[in-house]
Amino acid sequence: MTEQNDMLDILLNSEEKLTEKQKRILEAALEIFAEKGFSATSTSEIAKKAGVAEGTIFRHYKTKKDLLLSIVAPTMAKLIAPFIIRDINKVLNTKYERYEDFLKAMILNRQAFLKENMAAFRILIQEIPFHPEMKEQFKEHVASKVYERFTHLVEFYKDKGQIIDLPTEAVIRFTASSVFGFLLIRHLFLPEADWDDEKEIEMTIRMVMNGIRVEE
Amino acid sequence: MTEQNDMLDILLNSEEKLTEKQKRILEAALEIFAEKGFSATSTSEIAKKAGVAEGTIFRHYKTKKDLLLSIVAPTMAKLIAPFIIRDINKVLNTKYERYEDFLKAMILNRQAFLKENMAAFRILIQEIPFHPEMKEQFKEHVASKVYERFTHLVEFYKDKGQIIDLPTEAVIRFTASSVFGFLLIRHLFLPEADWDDEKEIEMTIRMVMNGIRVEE
Amino acid sequence: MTEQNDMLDILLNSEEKLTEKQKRILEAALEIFAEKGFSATSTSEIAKKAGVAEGTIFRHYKTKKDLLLSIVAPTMAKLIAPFIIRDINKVLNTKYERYEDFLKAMILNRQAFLKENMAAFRILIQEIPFHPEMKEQFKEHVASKVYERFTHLVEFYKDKGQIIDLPTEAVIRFTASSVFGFLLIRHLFLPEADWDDEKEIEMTIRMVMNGIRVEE
Amino acid sequence: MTEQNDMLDILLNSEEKLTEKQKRILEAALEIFAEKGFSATSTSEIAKKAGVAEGTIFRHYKTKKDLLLSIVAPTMAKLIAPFIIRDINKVLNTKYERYEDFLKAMILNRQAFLKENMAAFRILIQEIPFHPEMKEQFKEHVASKVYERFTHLVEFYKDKGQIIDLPTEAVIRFTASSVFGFLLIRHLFLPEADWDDEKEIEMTIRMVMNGIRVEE
DNA sequence: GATGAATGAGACTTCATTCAT
DNA sequence: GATGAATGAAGTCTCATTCAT
Repeated sequence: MTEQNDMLDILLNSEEKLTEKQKRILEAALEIFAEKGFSATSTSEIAKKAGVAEGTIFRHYKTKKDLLLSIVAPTMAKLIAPFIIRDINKVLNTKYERYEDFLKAMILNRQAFLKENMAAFRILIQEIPFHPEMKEQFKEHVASKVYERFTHLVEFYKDKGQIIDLPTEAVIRFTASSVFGFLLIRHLFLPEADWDDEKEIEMTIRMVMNGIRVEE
Repeated sequence: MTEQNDMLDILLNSEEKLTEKQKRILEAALEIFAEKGFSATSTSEIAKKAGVAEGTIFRHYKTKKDLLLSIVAPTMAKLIAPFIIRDINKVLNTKYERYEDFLKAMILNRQAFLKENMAAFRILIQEIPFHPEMKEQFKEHVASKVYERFTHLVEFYKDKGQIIDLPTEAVIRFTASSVFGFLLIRHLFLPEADWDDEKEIEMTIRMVMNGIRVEE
Repeated sequence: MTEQNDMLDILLNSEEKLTEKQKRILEAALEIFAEKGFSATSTSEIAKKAGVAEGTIFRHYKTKKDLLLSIVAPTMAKLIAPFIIRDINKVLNTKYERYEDFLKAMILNRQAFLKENMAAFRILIQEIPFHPEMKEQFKEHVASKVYERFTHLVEFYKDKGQIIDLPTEAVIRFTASSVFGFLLIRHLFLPEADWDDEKEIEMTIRMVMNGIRVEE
Repeated sequence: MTEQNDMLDILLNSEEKLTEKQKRILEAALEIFAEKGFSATSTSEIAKKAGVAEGTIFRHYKTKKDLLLSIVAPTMAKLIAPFIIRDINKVLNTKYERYEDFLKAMILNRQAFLKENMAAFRILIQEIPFHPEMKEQFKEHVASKVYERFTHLVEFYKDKGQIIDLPTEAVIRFTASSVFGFLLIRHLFLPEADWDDEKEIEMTIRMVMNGIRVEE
């Protein structure tokens, strides 16, 4: 519960009580980090884009890395927010009659998130490999949490006879790959293509469900 | 054909005529780039790890970026090598009776590649977003080439009545997501877990095939 | 007389009319300057230790150097206070029958001073070499004043036949070295050793007097 | 013996194998540190005075503090060199018939040293209070070594009936204060005065010896 | 071919000081 | 009177690259 509160704290406290200049710094950093990467971005560049003195950055963020974390931590928190929050009233765990209904709801929800937070999300996945503490935090607070939740879900639908009797991990991996594959191609690699989201999502879900439906 | 020859040139010429020191430099760079990222790596660090003088690096590679490219370009080439080479004798296009046989062969082949070239592959996907020419090259020489090939393949098996009648792109995306999803989780995210590759690959293919088999 | 009044002014006005915060700032500065040196101390550090805002320091002291002077100037004044004050009623010049009685009184008096003002004294001697105006002030108001007084004294006791007929400067230097030598070792270098002040002072005076007593 | 070798190593290795530029850097640093103090000196100032690029300083000295140490450590070593070296052939411990002969030899020797190394010596005593490791090294390698040697000497001359029966520490302190007092005033505080060294030293020794000669 | 000293631009960060609140 | 956000100059240090040896 404490860990979840950590994340919730971050969620609720971020983006509040921020000076005007602080917001401008965050925004500028977000944009340039996403474009050039953390290491290749200089604080003077950020300052210029934010329209503040370079010293101002360091009044609010002790180090450049601090600035990175203040972008990445809330993003991690938001990334798993729906999973945590729903945990609170466990009933909703199984709100959906069918696995595919759950899938669709989740895709739509996370797609909305990605649309709004693409830059921060890119920074997150770009930088995680190079910062062991971030990696650790991600594993501990994000991945494991989401994985655990999916395990419950998949087993719930297995019991209902909706899902094939393959190892839960394999089912999750398969589902997640298909969903993330779609989302990343859609929003990260080819965002400017002309997408019919409704249809694409439907097809994706259909193939996934075919893939894991109980075979006769 | 010229482009393919470009790639083939790279393939055949790389790792030849390299002095002992040059090899040590490449190896050191490969390791540190993968660990810390290109921008966060200093040439002096590379020199130290390679056991050469700082100046020696610049005798062989005009700039630090050049060094990166001399790692990344051959990796791109090798990445698509099987697709290019097989193009040469077009007959083999359809060497495999069933789509799943093709899938299995491809997974095994690319898995072998990844095992041997993990570090270079990581560098490639980490740095592509930050270097427009690399991105361009990747799209032009790698992605489009592979995509084109897959298009032929999927349509070939569609004609044989093995694959569902959904848009080819969707089928490719779905297949690729599932395959890459497995490979990345297996080799990038959880390489030290205890994997039964044989079984995992079989399950992955089974779900993919279920997902796209012609429904009755 | 004016110069002396300057010093007296400083003496009497210091530590008065100081707000609570001002006192805390002085105290904090005193402590950190003594520990790390003037240049290596930052105003923000002082502010933090004093528990005031950074700006508050500059409300009371125009510059950081001003803050230093407001510590050092009173210390200089107190350092020579006994010499100046006694000047006022010249009779006391020769209050003591014997040179050694004078020496003993002086040692005890200045030792008491040092005990109470060690930090400020350290700052004074550490910073004097780097601030020409301070050096000037010290020479003019402190050193020359004390030297002049000692000259009178030594010559007085010479006339009484108590002191050897060597150049007065040499006698003063010798006396002062022995006395300061003791005081500095006692309070600056080895303050935590277990000292029998009574006995040490007696021995010091005995050796000094042997050194300069009229030889038979 | 090891510690002495440490110091000897420093002695013998310093000032050798130094680049032309490195020498200029050391010289410039020496001068400015002595004039303004370590903390108040900027590396850019040193670079300018030395006529090198600022980066060049950091090729030879990892940090600014390193540069300080490379000045201070050899100075400490040279400061006690005569005491260490003489230790090697212990016979010479008592080369001099009378304590005053020893004193005179020592004063002349150390005066020559001070004349040549005034700047470095000033830096040493100015910075020691602010750098715990330097303080530690000074206590361990310099002070204790010299003190130990003086103890032997004073007791040797006590046994010969030349020195008064007061605690050895007090005798040493008294002697050292008088000698250092003279040397510091002569070379540090009033170097430009017109000194008759021969005579001043003679007087100093005379007073010291009077002070500690066996009383009849 | 190899070295490593030298460079100077620029990186991150600190700092004394100002000023609107 | 007090605050602390803001500043920009300056500080220390790193870096890719060059070049004489």
